Amino acid sequence: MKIEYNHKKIEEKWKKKWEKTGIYKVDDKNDKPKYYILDMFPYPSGEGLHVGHPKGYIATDIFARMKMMQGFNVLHPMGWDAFGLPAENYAIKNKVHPKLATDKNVATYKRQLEMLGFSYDWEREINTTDPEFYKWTQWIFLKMFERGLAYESNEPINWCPSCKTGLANEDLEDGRCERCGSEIERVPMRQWVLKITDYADRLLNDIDKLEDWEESIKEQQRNWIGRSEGARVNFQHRDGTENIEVFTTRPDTLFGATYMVLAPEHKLVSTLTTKEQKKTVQEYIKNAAKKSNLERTELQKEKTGVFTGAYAINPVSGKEIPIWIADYVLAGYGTGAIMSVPAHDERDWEFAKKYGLDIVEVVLGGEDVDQEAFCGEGTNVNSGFLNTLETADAKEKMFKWLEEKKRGEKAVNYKLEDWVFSRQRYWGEPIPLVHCAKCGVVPVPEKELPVVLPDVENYEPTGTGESPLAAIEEWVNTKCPKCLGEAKRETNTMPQWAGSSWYYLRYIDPKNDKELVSKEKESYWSPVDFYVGGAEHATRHLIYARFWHKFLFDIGAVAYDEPFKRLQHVGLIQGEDNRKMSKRWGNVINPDEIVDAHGADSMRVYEMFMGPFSQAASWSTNGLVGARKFIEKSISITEKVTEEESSEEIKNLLHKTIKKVAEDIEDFKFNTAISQMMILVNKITEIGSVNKKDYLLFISVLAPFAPHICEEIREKLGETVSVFESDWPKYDPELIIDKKINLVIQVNGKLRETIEVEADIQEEEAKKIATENETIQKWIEGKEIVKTIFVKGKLVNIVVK
RNA sequence: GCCCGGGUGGUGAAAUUGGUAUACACGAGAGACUUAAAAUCUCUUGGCCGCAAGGCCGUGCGGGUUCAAGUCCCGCCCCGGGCACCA
Repeated sequence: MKIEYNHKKIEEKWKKKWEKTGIYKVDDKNDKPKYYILDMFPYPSGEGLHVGHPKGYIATDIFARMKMMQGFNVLHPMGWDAFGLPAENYAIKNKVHPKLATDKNVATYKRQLEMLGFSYDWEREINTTDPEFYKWTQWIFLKMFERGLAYESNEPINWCPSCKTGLANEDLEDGRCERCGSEIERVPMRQWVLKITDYADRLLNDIDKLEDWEESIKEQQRNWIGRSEGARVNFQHRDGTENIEVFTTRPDTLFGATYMVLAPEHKLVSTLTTKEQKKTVQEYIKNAAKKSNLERTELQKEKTGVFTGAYAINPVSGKEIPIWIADYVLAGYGTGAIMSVPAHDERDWEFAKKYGLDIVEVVLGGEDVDQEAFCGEGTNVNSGFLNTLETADAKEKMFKWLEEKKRGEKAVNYKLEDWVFSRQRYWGEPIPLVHCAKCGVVPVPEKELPVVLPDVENYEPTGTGESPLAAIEEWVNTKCPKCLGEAKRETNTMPQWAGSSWYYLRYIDPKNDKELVSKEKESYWSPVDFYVGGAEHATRHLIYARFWHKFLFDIGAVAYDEPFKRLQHVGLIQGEDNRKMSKRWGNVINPDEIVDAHGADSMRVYEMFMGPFSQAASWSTNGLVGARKFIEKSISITEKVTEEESSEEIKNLLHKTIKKVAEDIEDFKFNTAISQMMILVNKITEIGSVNKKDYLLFISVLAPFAPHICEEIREKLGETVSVFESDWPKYDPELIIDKKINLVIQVNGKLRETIEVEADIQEEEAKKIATENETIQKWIEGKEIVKTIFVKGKLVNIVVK
């Protein structure tokens, strides 16, 4: 039997066949155990896919196919995260509806994914820009609004003067607009904000429940949430007019607080500033306001600040301390104000030195605090009732004092900030709220969802910062759902993160328009068993999705409080020049060309063979040739198939391969699974014949990697059932036992001889063989044997002196 | 600066978690087939010394633990990713 490997013909044939027989169609329930494996869905950009994009999808496809064969009811869906700025910019430039561009891009992506032979059930395809989908994104927002988790806030935001839109921190790159590169400004804007901080503790604590997540990603999330324990302390203005609240992790150093610093945005800045200082302070604030947080924090060399002219009273020492303003203090963290303890904090020390502020040592343990800050723990001095106490005890005593005197309390603080959830853009989900002069902010009634994004003439930003929606009067003007009076719609839209925060639930029940997801289907499919995607989403997307999921759990919409059971991140595929694949470097490899020239199966095998899955790897079309050769070699074995039994050697290797491939796929170690299959194929080629059934077992484990050709081989050999509807092979434990082993003999830890022996050789005999061996004799002759070590099934080490 | 990865042949990498370092693949070289080339097949391919048998060295660098270290410990250097004046 000879098979001519025309990959184009074969791959097309099997794609058609799979579609016709519908073998990837997913049942909502059957008697098999379920397995839900999910890819992070792509943003369909205008460029189409490059060869790096599908790496994760290939891996999940292999995994899904194995699970199918192992008897699981597998859900492995795909969809589109299609709202976002590129489509909007494209619309502005070309005066076409972003929907048209999006549809076109989706079509390209879909064609390219289908080309690679993935086992998606396209009947479950979703698109975040579909009103039937975003109806539920809006619904979730409404529920959050109802529960007080969404609030309006008029805060300074990042403003791109060129795109004329507001940008969240997530859309910035080095203080510049991620899209157009312009330097951003800080401009106040009315925003909708989600109170993710209400969930900070749960988001943090439940990380410990995520046993099957990579430790590095969990650590990144912990750092992102950034919980710290300390105290909130009230400082009073010396004339008793104002209270300034600070957060500190070192309440034990309170006696050493010799000045205070407010963020330039702090609400008390103008109240506190004295007449004399007004001008200098305003000047300073103006400059600070121009800078983004990133820029402010990047100027590491020197901190700048300005004195307000005001003084506060240190609550424990009673001393008057000056109040300063400095932009290294961030408005969004803690209370936006700090107490400065220059003797025991490096930044405060630097600042105090620069502006000639007092440095008072209150913790013993360092060198000279006039030369260097001491940030460690030690014994308190110059600290009144804390003197002689060690740091931990001093903290405790201070907590008690603060509470007794009502000057503060124990407090927990998070780095995590509330989520600015509105964008002044067109191409996003409208926020389903109405502004009524009489009733205030009123939610759109559930039965009126979705609030559909209207068509507009002009996608250009308004320039005022408002969304282009604000210009569509017939859409903006509406009736208040409460009093039926004149009202206006909210014109802000949601950020791109909205749809991706819950989309995995939609796949479970993609057509439901009565509820978010049916209880029955949700309890069957949830949670996602395995989630695979880019490491760049370790903190943002994955924290947002966990937040939304916990909220949905709280309102009874889902049955588990964590959405993703196992998480694996995929390493980038870089260009052949070791740089990120991008148009800019001209190093983009198009999968269309690769598949056309070498076939989808070769590309799949190659990408999995490149190296460890989570590690970055550089593309090499040369390397791809190896994958192609392996497939051709596997095919050519069809000419060596017989009815006779395979040799012992082949049987042993085959069953080892079956075992290893299953284990390696489970662990996402595809590269070593493929190596093992190559070893088997080389051996069969060398020996020159193999039993047909044995060969088919090999084809079954190869099939998830190279589905098209494996189907073809099976058909040519007379099999009538798709390999993906047949059983995953089981290895025979008897056959993988090695009867003979190479016993390694070392002298003083150095390899001197290997001898083939029975695998179950016992210590005494092994030692005897070793010492009597001729080569070994030469090494131990005339020397004293100190001891002999025997490792079962491995080696003998003779230690001589 | 902090946190998380990583450093192994000409190249991508493997190593059962302390037990034969370099599996598998690419590339390179030689040979077979061919009028020739391609394809395919076979062999060689870490370095040094040696005609050979064989020996010595060798997993970023320097120490250490151990019968035995790519793997563990201590101290450095470099590369990648993330966070960054976090009070």
